[in-house]
Amino acid sequence: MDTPTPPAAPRPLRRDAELNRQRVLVAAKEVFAERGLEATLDEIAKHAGLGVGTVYRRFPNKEALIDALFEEGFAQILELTERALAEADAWAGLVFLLTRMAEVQAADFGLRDVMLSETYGRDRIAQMRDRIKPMMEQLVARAQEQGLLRADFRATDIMAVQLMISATVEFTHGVRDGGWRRYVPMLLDGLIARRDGVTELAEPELDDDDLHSAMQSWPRYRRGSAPVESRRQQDL
Amino acid sequence: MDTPTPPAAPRPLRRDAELNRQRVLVAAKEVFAERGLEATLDEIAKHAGLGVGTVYRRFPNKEALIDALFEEGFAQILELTERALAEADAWAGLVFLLTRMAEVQAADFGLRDVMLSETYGRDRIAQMRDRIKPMMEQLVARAQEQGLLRADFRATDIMAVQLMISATVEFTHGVRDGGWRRYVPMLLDGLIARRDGVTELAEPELDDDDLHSAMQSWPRYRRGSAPVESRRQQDL
DNA sequence: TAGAACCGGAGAGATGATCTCCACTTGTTG
DNA sequence: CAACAAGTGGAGATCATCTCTCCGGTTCTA
Repeated sequence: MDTPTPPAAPRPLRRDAELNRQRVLVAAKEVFAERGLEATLDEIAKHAGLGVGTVYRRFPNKEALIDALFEEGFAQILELTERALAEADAWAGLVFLLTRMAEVQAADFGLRDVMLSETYGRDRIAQMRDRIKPMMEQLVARAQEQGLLRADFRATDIMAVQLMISATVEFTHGVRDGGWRRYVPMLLDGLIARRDGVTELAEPELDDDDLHSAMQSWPRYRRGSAPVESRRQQDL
Repeated sequence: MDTPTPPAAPRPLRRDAELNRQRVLVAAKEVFAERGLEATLDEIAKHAGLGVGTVYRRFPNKEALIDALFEEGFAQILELTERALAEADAWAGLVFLLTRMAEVQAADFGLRDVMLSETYGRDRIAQMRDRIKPMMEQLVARAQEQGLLRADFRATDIMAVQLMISATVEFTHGVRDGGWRRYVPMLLDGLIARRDGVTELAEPELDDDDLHSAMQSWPRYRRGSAPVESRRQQDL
């Protein structure tokens, strides 16, 4: 409106400022990775050894930070999909893809949230999703032609499968990392067209203690345990 | 401490009060069922056509209300488990149990939360859990002896399977109710020891629009869309 | 019809998140 | 080596939600 910005010269940041911007990005990546997108910008700032103000000076809001951060992650997923598609055996490609995706989910809860949510990234990330979709469809189609993937499977089911995987990742998280490796093969054994035996499970079972801890930390409904607990002794 | 309550005569409620107590219970059941335990007592009160105060006069806090409510639900699950165990074909029993449990989850998000969380009900509900566990173990053992359940499956895996089911229930909820019916058979096809073909899926696939809505409403990370957006015009 | 029991719902108080503001510090540049 | 623009920290303004309390007013019941 007033100062007509010269198209491509937004003035570079001061050296320390640029350094801090990087620090924020790194910290954000780490914190989001282990806590998911629900992580606070305060947490990220603290982790970066900076004040929140600094974060907000570089990124107008949380969403912008997320956008800046996960373009790369999505590119990684795109590449995974391409590799899966390049496989001659499409079923092997699918197994590869779902396993690697599970690894991604387990390693980066932030990326998982971005991937599974669609509430994010109206922009570039949405485009990524659109590019990945037809590749998935092709992968499914080829795996079925080759007779290994069950014929009634559809590309849209992949999302549900990912969600199931996500559930096992979250369930075993912090209790037995990599515990999900027990469940991905089980799931895949349900997707194959036919089989004589069973795929060996890459991970031993959870024992009762594991199960107990896992259920304790299962997210749904926390809070409300003993919230107020004050002001009583006044009735008589 | 002061008035030593006579063991079994807590004085009956006034007629209208008792009626309202029932109303609360009914409303709570309905609201929790469709929104899960994260539902607010204000919501419940409103749904019951009462004030929050009334709810709190009958139930000291949210947890007490939940406790009062879900004993029955758990009894229902116990009964389901017994029926599954009574089945001669243990695999059929397991299929029955997991399917019915999925139905329960879909029909009552509150019960699902109580079931899957262990953060709840130090008391009676915990006991229920303890009674159900050995029955599950027995069911698994018998299904394996009969050769239909994969040999490397363990009773502790049931929780993970439930969680996967839960993920599909939530995913399809409000988009295509009963959509989970497509995924439970897939999962079970992964648990069976061997199979020649594939179990027919009870539910058609999600189309692209369904998928879109489902992803939109996928819970993880909501908020933060456009939170403040006020106070600006003051710089010049 | 007295008065105990009950009711509604505003609001106290806790929590927890996003984002702003400004006194102060630091880097850069002539 | 100033001078000053750029950058910084972090307390706190705001907002959004919950849970649970309080009390003036209403309703049952005996």
